[in-house]
Amino acid sequence: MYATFKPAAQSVVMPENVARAQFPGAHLVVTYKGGRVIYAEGDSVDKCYQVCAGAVREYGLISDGRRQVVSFHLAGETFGFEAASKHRFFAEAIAETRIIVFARRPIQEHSPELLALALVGMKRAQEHLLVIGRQCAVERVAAFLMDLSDRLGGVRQLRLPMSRQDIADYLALTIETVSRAMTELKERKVIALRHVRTVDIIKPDALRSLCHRAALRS
Amino acid sequence: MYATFKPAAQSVVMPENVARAQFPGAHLVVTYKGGRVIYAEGDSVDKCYQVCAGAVREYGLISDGRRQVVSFHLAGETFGFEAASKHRFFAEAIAETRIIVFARRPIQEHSPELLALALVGMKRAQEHLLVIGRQCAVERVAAFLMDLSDRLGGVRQLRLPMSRQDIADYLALTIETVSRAMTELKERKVIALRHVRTVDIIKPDALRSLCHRAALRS
DNA sequence: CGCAATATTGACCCGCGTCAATTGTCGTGG
DNA sequence: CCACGACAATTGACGCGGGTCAATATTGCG
Repeated sequence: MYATFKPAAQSVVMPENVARAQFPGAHLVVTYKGGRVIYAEGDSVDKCYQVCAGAVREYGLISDGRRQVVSFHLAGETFGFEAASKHRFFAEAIAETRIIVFARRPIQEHSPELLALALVGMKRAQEHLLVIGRQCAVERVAAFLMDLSDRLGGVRQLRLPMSRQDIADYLALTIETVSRAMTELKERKVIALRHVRTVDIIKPDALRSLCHRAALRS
Repeated sequence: MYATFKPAAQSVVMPENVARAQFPGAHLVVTYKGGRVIYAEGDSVDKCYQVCAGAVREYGLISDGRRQVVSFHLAGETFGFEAASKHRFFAEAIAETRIIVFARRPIQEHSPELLALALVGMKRAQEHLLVIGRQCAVERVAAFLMDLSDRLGGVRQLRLPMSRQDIADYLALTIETVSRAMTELKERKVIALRHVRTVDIIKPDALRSLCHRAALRS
């Protein structure tokens, strides 16, 4: 069933762990416990963030409480810049997560890198549209697992930081359907579930072919 | 039904109409007939584009031919920049369309504006995800009409440049469902169809409330 | 006017959402 | 170590929204 969603209270979190990092501009390293809000819809956009360890979900809500996760951010990935001055989405740590926080103003000046990041963000969102828009449940889950594997450097064993609910809200499905799709992939021996949140990709080719992405012309 | 899709041949078009424009860097004004390909998947990314008049659809294909429109670009809007060096999507003129073409290299240098445009593109894609992911057919069509109206400056009479098929592929529906949704909005007297492609918004409030977007906190 | 392309409408059916029950996982305390 | 409770995930039964297929209507163009 659709889960009606309430973001956990409070969007300002006390740094539990502060350190310096290697990029220019003022920045901090902050550790968020799982479920903590990094920023909320309506917060002003004045920082950007890079994940050191852990994972982040970024999502929007519609008025009846349905949630749509628009992206997951894994270790090494950057997020938090938006066109408007107020955030349109929520960002939360999925599990305990260490994050570098940059002040946005000093970053803004030398923007070629920031531009590249924005373009990557847009590409991800558009690819996601193809998946959500035109693929069935099993294909969506397959695409999700492939994407995660690719972003982690092509590993065959995935440890999922997020719950089935998070995956469902990302793929615009329900937990039940995600679960059934997982079971089907398992029965087809495309994947194996070593543990509920630990997936072994047994047949990467079969998984990839389920993703239906058009072959790029040379 | 799902339409299986073949992009019209040829991705290089002879300029039918060339002129100078007001931005820095080498650029041309080109007129594309309806259906002409501006760039195709796999083409190298070396220009960016601004619509003078007309409209453009940008879309992806999956291997079985299903199409997903990821965005429409209207007069005044800019498109064509991507993270990779090869285009991931196709862009086509919907009807006869006049476009300013910028060489990308000279643009690249002073990128703050380009960054802003990329951020707008990302925001659009993410908002679109919310619609596709979590709203039913009538709501999607309502959101589509509202969005178009807003981008045209809040007009109440819309002339749709795109076909039902384009709308369907944008909203991840079928033409039949788009048609039924239009009929329902018409029967509820939320809109009126002056002509198949000319929509009058009779009850803007009703239309907006169908879009279910969470109210932004102040 | 006639033909082709586009849009609408209707009947049917299937994938996925809904609701409900069951199983599995993990943390805490005896 | 097991008992217990809370939560997460799985599985089953069923219904509905929207896809499929087909017929009809409308629009645009020569």
